[in-house]
Amino acid sequence: MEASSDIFPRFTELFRTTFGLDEAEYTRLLACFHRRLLPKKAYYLTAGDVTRGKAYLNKGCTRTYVVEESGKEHVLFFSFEDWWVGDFQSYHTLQPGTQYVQALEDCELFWISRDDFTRLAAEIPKLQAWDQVKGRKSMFATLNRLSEVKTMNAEERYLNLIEKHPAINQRISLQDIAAFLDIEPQSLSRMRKRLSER
Amino acid sequence: MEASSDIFPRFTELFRTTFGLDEAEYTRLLACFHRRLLPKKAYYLTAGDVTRGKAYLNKGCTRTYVVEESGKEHVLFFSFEDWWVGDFQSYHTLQPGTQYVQALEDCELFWISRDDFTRLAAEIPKLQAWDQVKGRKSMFATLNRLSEVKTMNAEERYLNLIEKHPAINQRISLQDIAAFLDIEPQSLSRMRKRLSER
DNA sequence: GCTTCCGCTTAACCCGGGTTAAGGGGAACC
DNA sequence: GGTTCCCCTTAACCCGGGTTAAGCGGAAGC
Repeated sequence: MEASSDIFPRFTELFRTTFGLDEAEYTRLLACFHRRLLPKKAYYLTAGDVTRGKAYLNKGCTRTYVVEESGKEHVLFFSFEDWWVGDFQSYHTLQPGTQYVQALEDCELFWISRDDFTRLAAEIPKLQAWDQVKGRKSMFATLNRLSEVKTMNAEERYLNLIEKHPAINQRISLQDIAAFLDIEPQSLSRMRKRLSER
Repeated sequence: MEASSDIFPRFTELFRTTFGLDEAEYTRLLACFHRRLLPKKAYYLTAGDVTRGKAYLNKGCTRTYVVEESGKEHVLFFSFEDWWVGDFQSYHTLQPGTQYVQALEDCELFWISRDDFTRLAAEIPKLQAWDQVKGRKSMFATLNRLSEVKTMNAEERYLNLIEKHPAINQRISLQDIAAFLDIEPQSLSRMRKRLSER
């Protein structure tokens, strides 16, 4: 990929400003990234895939979900602009993953292979440090999600979701939000009615 | 702490065999650990504490839980022999944590301060690598717990728990298991009766 | 323009877990 | 040895979400 900070300002800022890569390092990093378009409903990953790289979500949104034996889908989280998507466990173990990552809108990804990233991280210490910080942050987020799922009921989690993402009802369908809350679409519809009547 | 492999064989094996520290490295590491006894019901950590180190659980078991505003306790996980206990987020951010870690039996811990560990890890690359692997493993475990909580109901999670820890009913009280399953003690009692009648 | 499909809503009934309350048995304490 | 406390059990009633089913409206396809 070639440098063009106008098209992906957040991506540039992340590595240049926040993590302080110098111009040469950033150019080398950028050269290893590939632009990849993912049309709505297409899959970035499905269960059984081995994750071969990391992907930065520059535009669009995705849902990451698992499927239980009965066929029911459970959304672990949604991802939006400026997030990284992928199956963390599969990336590190090189084993087939259990997660599906599907585009909910037309998406633009910046993709880098595991091999290229590993090589670059070995050469650029700041990149290594960034990767570790990112890993920790997603650990915090996952632990907080676990607490949330354990301590809140469906209604509290719904109110929490729309508080954090006020525009989510405009971007994500009722059935996907229901799969995130682990309730049936009918129950979410009923809940919305109940809330609007207050 | 002084070397005495008879008293903590798993600890010794972990660092000597599994992570391949040589004798000198292991002795240096061991010298930074402190033996600490935690009687039943005592706290290793409470919410608001800043975690100042890592602790290896050599003997006993603990519960790690969070408390919601209403006062209800939710057990995130139990820890047994050969596990590490602590608040991951607080350890890395140096901010007050949200978790309680309480001994459910008389416990023996091997404790090392964050400063000592950081210094040793900088000097011993294998230790650094070990810490990263451990961080990833707990990430996998947390993600799997999140999937579990989202996809399984209370009965499935109970059956899953006793499958993984067949002796858990002998070590951990009904009310703590109920707090792990996020149901009331009465409901677990009722569930056990229902299961035994099949 | 008609049909088909899909996403959303509404409703009736069921069931699992919460809530409240009461009681029993064992360990600790006096 | 009796009281107290704690942990567990049981039961009755309530409520939220699941299940099943029906209907509606807009978008896509013919």
